Formats: sequence, structure tokens, C-alpha cells
Amino acid sequence: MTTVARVVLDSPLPQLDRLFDYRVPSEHEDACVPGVRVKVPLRTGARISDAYVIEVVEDGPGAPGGAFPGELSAIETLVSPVPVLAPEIWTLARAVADRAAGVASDVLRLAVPTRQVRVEKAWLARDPEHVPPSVAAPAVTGYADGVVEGILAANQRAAVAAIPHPVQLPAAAAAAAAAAAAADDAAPDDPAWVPGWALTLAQAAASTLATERSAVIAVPDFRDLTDLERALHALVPAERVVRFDAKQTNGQRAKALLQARTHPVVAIGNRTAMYAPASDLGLIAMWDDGDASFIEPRAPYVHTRDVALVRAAQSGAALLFLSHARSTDVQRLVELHWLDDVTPLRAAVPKVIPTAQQVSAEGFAAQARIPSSAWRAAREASRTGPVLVQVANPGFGTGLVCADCGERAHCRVCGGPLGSPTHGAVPQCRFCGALAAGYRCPTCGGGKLKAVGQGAQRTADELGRAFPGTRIIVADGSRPIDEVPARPAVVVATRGAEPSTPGGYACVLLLDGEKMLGREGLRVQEEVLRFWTNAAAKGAPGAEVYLVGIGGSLATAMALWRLDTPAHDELVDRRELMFPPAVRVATLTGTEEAVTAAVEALGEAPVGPVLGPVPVDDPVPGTVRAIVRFPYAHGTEVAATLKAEVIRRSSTRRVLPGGNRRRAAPTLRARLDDAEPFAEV
DNA sequence: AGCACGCCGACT
DNA sequence: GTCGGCGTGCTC
Repeated sequence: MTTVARVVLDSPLPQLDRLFDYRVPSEHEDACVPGVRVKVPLRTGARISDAYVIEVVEDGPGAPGGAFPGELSAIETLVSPVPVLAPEIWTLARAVADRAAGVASDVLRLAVPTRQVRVEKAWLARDPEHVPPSVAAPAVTGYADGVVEGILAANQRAAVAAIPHPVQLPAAAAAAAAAAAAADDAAPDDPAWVPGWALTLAQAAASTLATERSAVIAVPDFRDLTDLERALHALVPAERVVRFDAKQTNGQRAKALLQARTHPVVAIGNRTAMYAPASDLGLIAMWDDGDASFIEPRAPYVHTRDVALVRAAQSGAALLFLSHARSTDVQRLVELHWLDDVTPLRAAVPKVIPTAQQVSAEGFAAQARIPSSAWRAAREASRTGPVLVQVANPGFGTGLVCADCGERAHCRVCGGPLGSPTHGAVPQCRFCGALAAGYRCPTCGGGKLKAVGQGAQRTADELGRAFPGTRIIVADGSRPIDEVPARPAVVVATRGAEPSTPGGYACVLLLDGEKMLGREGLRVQEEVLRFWTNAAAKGAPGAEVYLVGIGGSLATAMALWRLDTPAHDELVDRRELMFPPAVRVATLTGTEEAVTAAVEALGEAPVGPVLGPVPVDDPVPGTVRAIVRFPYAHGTEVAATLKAEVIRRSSTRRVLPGGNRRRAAPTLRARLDDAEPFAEV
């Protein structure tokens, strides 16, 4: 009778992506439980691999069938008795990897931080009797009575249109009121305002916590995380909120991970939060799933939305996607009736006023870009509170041209476009950053450059002249501002970098919309709608929002605040073209032979013509790439076939045509649901 | 990845 | 007759 541990190796090799059996030495029998880290010998005893124990079984004379027939090696070291890999996170990683034809240990690398001895010691020494304070279930406000609560209670799933304006936190409001009554020392910048979505998610999380179940919430960026955390702290004891984010040290992440496993908590954060091992999961939620930050840059490149969908299916927890502009991916699930469609009470949607007139010629003053109605409204509003002006580009202009002949100025190093970050600064390449002092136009020899297009700085300069005496604030990627005070000012911000203001802006101007829509790409329209709606939602309830230079169906959708309509229309187009997310895609790269064989192995599963193979020279010359499209219903089968092909190729030939051995370049790589090939369609 | 096993050319 | 070449395949 021996104790056998089935382990998953920490290896990126697809042929090792399965469970291996090892004998558990008797001195480790007590501590060897699922989730602990071990070191195991591989092949020859000299090679040691890190691994996680997945299950522990007794293997005796009446051994269970299917066990490894040969003689087992013993576990080399039991690294720590702390079980860091929760069973449900293993199941999740396995399913996420399978869906993407990837390797489970790659997913585990995203889900489990590296070991932190001090943190583990502190956790082992914790008081096991300690019970954190319980939480009262708040009402979810701003929606029809009981609608969101009903979804949570029944573990259902929904796409939820967010409340499109800032809201005041109930508890903080009460505290502020009490403070004002006792002594008149309220803080000048009131921390009691958060975006509507943040309060809704905090209320939903608190309701879940009230039933002693956990919630996991993923948001795209750091500022969103701050907003959500602030809202949660008004409803939930700090001890019950666990944060996962990219800026954390490894120790902080390791601590958060163990904390999440100990008691029901609200786990919040960026992409990695979706892998938080929160005990007894009751709610999975995402804010603004269309944000590109949710695209995982590490193998197997699984989008957080897909992780959420897999986890929801496995856990049976409620699932909420909150956003203003709906992604086509979520729209697809709504149209399948897999997600319910929930909208807030329409008491205070932004008053969007599209102004369709065309004012796009380059080099005009700000005044000329802004229609007179919007101009008057902004001027009026800037007397009482801050006005937000959204522009497409940072800096002084979008680019530089020769002042004499009008030829576009390019970098001498890499050929990229030149720009000038501040007025009068030395021109700099926007791609490689090289400075271009003493630039001479290669066409006419002229030495003077002028800016074309309007950046945030130029718009700010012009507005400053047009609004004498008004404070002008510029916020962009290089000068981020989280919040501005609720005082008269004009805030010029690039899309996505808009500061918040307590209570919301008095008026919002959305400039450059046409320019933003002019970019090429499959998801441009979705993205622009996100930028517009997220900026519009920074306005006070019912504030006027001028959408400049836009007409047609997008303007109508904005004016009616019906953001599912463009998502639906877009999805109809994608179905016709067979582009994602109407279908799934697999990108295959490698030798022509391997790629062709992989396409053939897929048999009848793909739909539409195979795109390629075309030469790409990406890892090495001689590489080709093909894109196949397939229906969601064939996903399991396609991923399994491609994974098998990758394994087959990884353990056979590593020689490229020409006879030179290329050990670094695998003959076949498969990547599923990669949006990049379509980014410029 | 690494490393052992296996079937064809030049050596004491 | 054997030593060793690297292509092929496996790792509990």
C-alpha cells in the first residue's frame, strides 16, 4: 500500500501537460495534500521539476485501474505545506488551457504567484478561530426593485447597462452629514463620489457577501480599481476586500491569494483577479469587458471575459457584465439568451446632442472645430463647474509636416512619424523616440516644421485663449490626472484619460469623433463608443454632452442612450463576414507542411475559407501563417485537434527546409481567438 | 527542454 | 568486429 500523488508539472511543454504519478515518501504523507508545491524528478534523477499536487490516492494491491503501470519515482521535496493551488483554480486552469489549445501550467503561472516564505509563515500562524465581521445586504439602487438582487439570488447571468453618471456613496454621505452637523470640517474634495458602475458592483458584491459567499470582480485599469475599492469600503469591512493588481509585489499577491481562500471575500483587480481562489464563489463580475486591457498578453492569451465565462460555467455563480457601451461579444451572448439584458432606471441618462456638421479640415482653431451651440453651452457651464473636452490625441498635434512643401516628416532612424510633445520642443519620433534636431525636409530641403491636427495641448492652448480667466487643465497619458475639483475649469483630456470630478462635469464635449472612427480596424467602432460613453458618464446626471461631427446611427444610439443597437448591428455585419466574435478563430504558424497538415486535421470543423497560408517570417524566415474560423459549437474539438498537432510536431522534426537545425522555432504554434490578425481588417 | 535509445559510417 | 553520429521519442 503506497500513497501516490498525481501532480501537474510546472513546464511550458505541451507534451508534459498532463498529470504524473509519484510515490509520496512516508514522512510527507500528512503534509502532502492537493494544492501544495513539490519538486519531482523527471526522467533521470538529475532533472528536477517544480509541480503542484492535484490529488492524493492510495495505491495498494487492489490498485485502481488506469494507474501508471511502471515503477513510480518518489517526490523529491515537499516545498511547503501551504496549499496554494485551490482545487477549483486547477479545474479552471485546465479548462481555460483546453479552450485555448494551450498548456495548463501557463495558466497557473498567471493564477498563482511565486512562493513567499514569510507570507506563508504568517498565514500558518493565523488564528483559526477568527471570524471576520458579517455584512448586511444592501439594496442594489438605480435599477428596478429587486432585479439585480434576483439575478444574484438565482445565480443567473446578465449584461447590465451601467448607471451613466457619478453617484454619492450612501455610508460616506451619512458620515459627511454627521461630520457637518458636529463640526464644520468636511474635507474640501469630497471622496464620497464614485462612478455609477462602481456602486452597483459594490452593492452586488456586498449582497453576495451577506450570504457568506465570495465575489470576484475584474476591472480594466488602476483608476477603475481605486473607484471600486472606494465604493466597497463604504459597504464592506476592509478585511473582506482582497486586491489583486499588476503593481503589487509578489508578497502582496501571495498574501491576497491565501486571504481569499480563508474566508468569503470580495476579490477585486485586473486580469489576474479572475483567477482569485475566492472560497465559495457566489458572483463573478466584470466592468467594461470591451477594454483592451483584458486581452492577456501571456500564453495562452485567454481574454479575461472568456476566463469569466468558463469560471461561471464551472462554479454556477452569478455572472454580471457591466458597461455603458456593449461589446459585440456580450451582445452575442445576450442574443443567445445566455445573458439577461438589464438596464437601469432611465431617470438621468446623459443628454447627448449630436452635431453632425463637418469641421475636420486640419489647422483650424478650436473655435472652428466646435459648433456654436456646443460652444455656448460649454462657456455657460464653465461658469458653474468643470467642463470636459475629449480629444483624440495627446501633445500639440498629431504629426508634423514641412512648413514649405507640406510633406509629412519622418524619423531618420526608423521611418516612423515625427511629433512634438510640447510646443516648441525638439521633434521626436512617435515610434522609436529618436530626437530629430536639425531636421531637413528630404523633398524640398526646408528646415521648418509645422503641426497638423489637434492634440490635447493645442486644443487647451486655443481654449485658453477663447475662455480668458478660466482654468485650463490638460490630462493625457503622460500627464495623468485622476480627479479634478468640482470648480469652474475646462478639462482637456485624451480619450480614456478623462479625470473624474465629484458630482460630475457640468458639460461634456466630445471632439475628434470622426478622426477616431477613421482608424482602420475590426473593433474601432466598439472602442469609440466606449470612449464616448465612458466620458459622457463622467457628466453630472442629465448633463449635456455634445457629440461633435457625428451623425447617422451612432449619433442616434448615443442620443437615445441605446448602446445595444450598434453592438447588434455590428454583430450582424460580423456574421455576414464570418469575423469574430460571430465565429471563433485559430491562428496557425509554423512550417508550411505543419500548418497545412494541421488545417487538414481539422476536417470539417472550420467554416468559411482558410485565410492563407501566407509567408510571415515571424519567428524565422520560412514560417507561414494561416487563419481558420470555426463555430463556437466546434470549439472543444478544434482546440483538442490543434493541441494534438502541436504535441505531435513538438516531438518530431525540428529541422527547417535547407537543412539548418532551428531548435528555437517550433514547427507549429496554434493560438486561438487572437484578435490581432483582424485588428487592421 | 534535456537526455537516452537506436540504427548507419570510419576506426584500433 | 566496435565507437559514435545525431534523428526520434519519452519523461510517472
